Amino acid sequence: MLLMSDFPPAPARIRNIAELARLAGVSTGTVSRALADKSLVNKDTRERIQALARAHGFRPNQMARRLRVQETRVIGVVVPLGHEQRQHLSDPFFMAILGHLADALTESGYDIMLSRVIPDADDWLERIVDSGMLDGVLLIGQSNQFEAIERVAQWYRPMVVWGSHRPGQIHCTVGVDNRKGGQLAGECLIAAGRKRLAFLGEAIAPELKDRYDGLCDAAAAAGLPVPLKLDTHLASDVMAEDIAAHIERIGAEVDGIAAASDLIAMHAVRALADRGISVPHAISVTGFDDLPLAEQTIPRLTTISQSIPAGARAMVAALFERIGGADTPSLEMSAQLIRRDTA
Amino acid sequence: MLLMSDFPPAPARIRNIAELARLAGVSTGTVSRALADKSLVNKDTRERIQALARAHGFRPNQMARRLRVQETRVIGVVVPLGHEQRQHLSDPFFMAILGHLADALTESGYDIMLSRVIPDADDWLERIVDSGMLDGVLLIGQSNQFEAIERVAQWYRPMVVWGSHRPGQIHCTVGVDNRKGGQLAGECLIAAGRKRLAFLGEAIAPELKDRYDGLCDAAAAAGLPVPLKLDTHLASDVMAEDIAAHIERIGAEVDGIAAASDLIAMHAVRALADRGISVPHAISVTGFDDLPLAEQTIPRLTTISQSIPAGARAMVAALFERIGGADTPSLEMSAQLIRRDTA
DNA sequence: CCACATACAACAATCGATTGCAATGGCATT
DNA sequence: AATGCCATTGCAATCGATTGTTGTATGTGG
Repeated sequence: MLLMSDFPPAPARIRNIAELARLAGVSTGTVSRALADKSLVNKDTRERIQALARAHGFRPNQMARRLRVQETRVIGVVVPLGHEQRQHLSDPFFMAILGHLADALTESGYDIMLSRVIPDADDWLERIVDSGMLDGVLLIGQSNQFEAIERVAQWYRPMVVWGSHRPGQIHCTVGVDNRKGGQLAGECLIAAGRKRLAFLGEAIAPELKDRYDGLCDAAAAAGLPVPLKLDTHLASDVMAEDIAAHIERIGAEVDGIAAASDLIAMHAVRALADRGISVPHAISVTGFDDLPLAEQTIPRLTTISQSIPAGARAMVAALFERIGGADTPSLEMSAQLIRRDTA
Repeated sequence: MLLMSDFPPAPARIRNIAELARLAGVSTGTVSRALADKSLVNKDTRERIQALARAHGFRPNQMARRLRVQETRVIGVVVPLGHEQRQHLSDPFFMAILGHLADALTESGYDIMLSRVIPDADDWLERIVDSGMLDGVLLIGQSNQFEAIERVAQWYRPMVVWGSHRPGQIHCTVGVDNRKGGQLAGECLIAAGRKRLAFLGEAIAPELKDRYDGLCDAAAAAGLPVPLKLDTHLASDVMAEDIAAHIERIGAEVDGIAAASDLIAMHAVRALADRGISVPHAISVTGFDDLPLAEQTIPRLTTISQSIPAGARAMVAALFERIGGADTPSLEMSAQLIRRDTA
């Protein structure tokens, strides 16, 4: 059995460069430069100090350093949950994009500060941006906070938002052409012979509203009536019930469902299966996002691809340019239909 | 169209309390106390200063405050990926637990610093813990870094790890009884009449090894041969291929698969379906984790519950006690079989 | 032997807050 | 009028680094 006493007693812990400086018989300035490996200090002294630091397991306090150099190398990744208090971070879309953001940011030597915000006070974004802790901010989704984001974007540059771009907006977004995506989903359903369409999701966030509008475009072009709009909560625990209730209620009224996300689509397929309704034979379903999971379900999900890895990379690239002072324009990626088994 | 010029010009931005102090005609100390709403300063002055701050959109620099008070209110959530360079954060299990951790920490007023670490240097954890930026650290998974974690735990208290507890270990873990979980999975497969078992996953991390050992326990108790061990990468993109290759190869050699995670199980079911092998008729499959998704797949996944929400809460609770100076013991939650459709 | 460049390290200001202690002024008490 | 108390506010040290400026040997060239 391994006991603490089996280890050599660690040398007295050193708390700051001043102590290390005393130990090394030099000034704090020299220590600071030595640890930063600056050629300004003599090679021998430098190595002596570095060895001393290593021996005592000393590492300079980042808080102090960052305060001094006015650069934190921390990026805030913020999820505004304005429209849905109970939704939380485990949403797979958010997680997927966060994963890729984390990869890109980590590679560039940045840390990530994660905030899940339920915008209660209206200055929630100002508080984050102004905290002095962040070099930049990535917002995942606009939620219903378009105004707040615009307000901050007027004076705060290093911010990039995942979401829709409205004409004339100030803040920089990266996202997919949601309207076109919705339209592709609609066209896919219509091509499968479906005539009574419905949109399953919540159309409060601008991204989701665009998807619904796109679906309406497709329906109109095919001379079909305006698709039904079925709202669901986005919190995963209530979502299942919401969807089940919708499915129960609509019965034969609907034969094609465009879901607002892959997650919703999966729930819908599940709820339909529970009632003995076969997808895609009786009803066609499309998702949105093209999560890795969409390919692994049974039946595999027909969906609209958001190209999450590319989107994440684009967000990070734009953010870095903005941190550098540039004024990057918004980027709208084209939506793509991924035809699989559910439609 | 909305233009920047449509907004009233913001009053000159105030960068620190000194400027605000000059504006208010008081000292910085008074401003600091006023903004902290301390009764020590006169109610009128206090409100005057607060109003002034609001008018100029001033918020004190958190970096400076935290340096001074030596408390950051930031918790590091760290995912060590020692055994699998290419795995990344989008793994649904990480994400699920991260979501719940985020909920719990946010509620307590803490921010989250997310680090995805590929332990290259052997002092990766010391660097994190010593950065001076964190009040505490939560590690998600032990990966193959048991030694490194033990080493740091000798002198660093506020750290809680999701994973297995080995007798005599110093660091505080929260996790399920992985061995018992593996055993439950095995028993479930055996009860379904399966005799040729296999473990699908990578048994390098201690958690996964325990699950395999548990499966072996069950097999031994039933007089069956030692289950096959099929390694897969844990990065989602290569995992699918790995699993498909395994399925292809084992053929009729195996009739019961205990997967190391729900994600792996889903891939396995998918790969079996692709080859016309029906689950659970021809082969039984069990998962591990009981992710929310496990209930939404078709067929629904039989799995071992990790109770992620409870685990996340327990980690946060233990961490807070440790920040307070206590020396919380490890917690091992009991595993539970969730019987659904795949076994 | 003096002037001067070079190399190195110390000094001290700075980042932007917080907070213990001292100082001020007004008011009541004796 | 002198004293003490209370409510405020100011002063200055502090958190732990970084970095421009200054100072001091040492070595080189004339």
